[in-house]
Amino acid sequence: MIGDALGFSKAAVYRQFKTKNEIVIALTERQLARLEDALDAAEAEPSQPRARELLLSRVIDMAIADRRMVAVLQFDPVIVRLLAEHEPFQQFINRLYGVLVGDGGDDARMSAAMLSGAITVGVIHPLVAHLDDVERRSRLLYIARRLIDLPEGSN
Amino acid sequence: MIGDALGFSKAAVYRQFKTKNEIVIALTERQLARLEDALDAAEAEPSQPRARELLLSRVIDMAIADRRMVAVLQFDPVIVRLLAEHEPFQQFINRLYGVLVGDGGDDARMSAAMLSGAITVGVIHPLVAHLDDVERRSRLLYIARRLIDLPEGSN
Amino acid sequence: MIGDALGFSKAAVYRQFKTKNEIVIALTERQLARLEDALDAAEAEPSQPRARELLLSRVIDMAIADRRMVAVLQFDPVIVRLLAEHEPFQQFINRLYGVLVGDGGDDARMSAAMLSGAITVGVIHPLVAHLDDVERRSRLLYIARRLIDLPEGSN
Amino acid sequence: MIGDALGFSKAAVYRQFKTKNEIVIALTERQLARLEDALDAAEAEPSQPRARELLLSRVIDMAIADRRMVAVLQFDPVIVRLLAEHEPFQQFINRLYGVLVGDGGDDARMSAAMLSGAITVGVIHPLVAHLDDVERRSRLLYIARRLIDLPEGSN
DNA sequence: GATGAATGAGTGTTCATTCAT
DNA sequence: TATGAATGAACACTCATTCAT
Repeated sequence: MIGDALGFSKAAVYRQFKTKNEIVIALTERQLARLEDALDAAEAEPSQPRARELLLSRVIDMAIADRRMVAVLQFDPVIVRLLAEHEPFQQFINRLYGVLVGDGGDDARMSAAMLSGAITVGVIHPLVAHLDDVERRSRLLYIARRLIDLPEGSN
Repeated sequence: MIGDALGFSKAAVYRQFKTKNEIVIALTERQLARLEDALDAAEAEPSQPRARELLLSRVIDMAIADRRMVAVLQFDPVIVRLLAEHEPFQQFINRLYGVLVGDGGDDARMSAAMLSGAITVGVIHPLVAHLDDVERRSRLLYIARRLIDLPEGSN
Repeated sequence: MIGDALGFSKAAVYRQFKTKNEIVIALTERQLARLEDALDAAEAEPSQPRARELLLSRVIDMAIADRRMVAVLQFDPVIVRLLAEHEPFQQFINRLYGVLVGDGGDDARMSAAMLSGAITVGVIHPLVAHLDDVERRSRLLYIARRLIDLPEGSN
Repeated sequence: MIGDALGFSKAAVYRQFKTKNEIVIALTERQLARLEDALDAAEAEPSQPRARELLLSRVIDMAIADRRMVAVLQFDPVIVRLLAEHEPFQQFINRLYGVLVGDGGDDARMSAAMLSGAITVGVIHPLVAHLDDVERRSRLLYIARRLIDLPEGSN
């Protein structure tokens, strides 16, 4: 399918990647690399709220731009398991969540989990399929803030 | 898998249902039927906040009890498309979200979409895999309320 | 290929065997089972030369009857490795060689190895392709005896 | 693999040879060429036993030195068929066997076939994997002589 | 009504070969 | 001449579905 979609033959894809797993990891890295700048900037930003605002905004932009891919990478159970075993990917995710929800223990972890599900589904759900991307973005952002404004120390 | 789980052979299942699609629809209906009582009660309840509290609690209980099934039904792209085309299912979902987030237009719809993603992921995400179900439930509920407490009037 | 050869579809073969490895092992066991009677009889026979004569004769009959299969099972490097890891198969082979060449150390082992190669190749080699099976059998037997008559203690 | 081993790319090999078959034939010719001196010398040697001894020794040395390649060339069914159809190769093989087992008809031919199988398998068989090459050589030689010492006159 | 056996069409992967540069 | 990229056809295996009994 990937080959067909890109206009290459199956075997051509397998010249670049030894394994389907490698393909998945490469696609994920490519995707995450698009957040790298924003994450660096956010970690350098002294004001935590502004750091979050900045990063959240970029995460949502990416989810909107690449909705299908983000959804598959986040929800396909086989892929999820694969990525969970891929060290560098996990580290990046941890940095990401560190900025977005802080290190505040189980409540923060739960917020992070729910935030990730909320954003991805908020982009692909049939209920919001009629929105254009500008509307989608502003509403997503508005609601996502409610999930992360006060996670740590709140329990 | 379905056949094995029920103690029937694959072929026996295919006598009852013509198609895998029909099986998925039947399973989904079965799942939603478990919320029917709670939804009826919530719609009869005059106090909106109590109606929401009641229904949200039941939705979360179901997500925790049947996490695998709920996740598959909500995230598998083939199934999602299939269910989106199935009228009676859509009607039920609309009633459900009507109670949970109100009919307040696109913001409400976005809240509903994000809530559904947040709950499902809040149950299966590796980040919260270490929690027991009681903790999981209380944290999920706590954060989910932030998503639905004030959606109406905001648009 | 196996499916086509038997007139079944690929998937039909995979209903009976989980893996290509299982197919190979099943075929090998089937083949070796055809020697079981002769091996039992040979081990019960008090006269060693007659035991050998009996067993050698049966081994050669099998090699002639199923030449293609025997050659593949003995020479395909992937299959050879697989079978070498399959305990029950190794035990049977050891019993077989025990009767045919005795337990006389490295010379016996070398005789066994060379005997197995000599018989299989003696059945499939282009040089002897023109012989009918009766001739092939008598000549094979005649020469094979030279390889096993006096292996132990000979070095 | 062949390309890598020689330090060329696959495509470079395919400029020299039109086909994998051509590559196989070239490799085989190269291998056989290494026996040419010994074969010439053996054919010039007046004493038949000394001629055989000399040639057998060289054949065994080659089998030990290039065991993997010799085994593949001799046992891969596709290659075997290919080489059997290649005239010049057959002629060389006939000269070789002429010295080793004589021209004594079908018995000699069978001896030749079995000898070739016995030597090749005697070099690669797991049963003798623990021997070092010196031991392997002496035992192989010892047993191989039994196969060719008295083939002529026996038919 | 239930089951084991069968299958076409897919997916993941390799192999022998070709082609553009 | 040499190479990286490409490919059709095969192999190993799975999935959704059908059929004979």
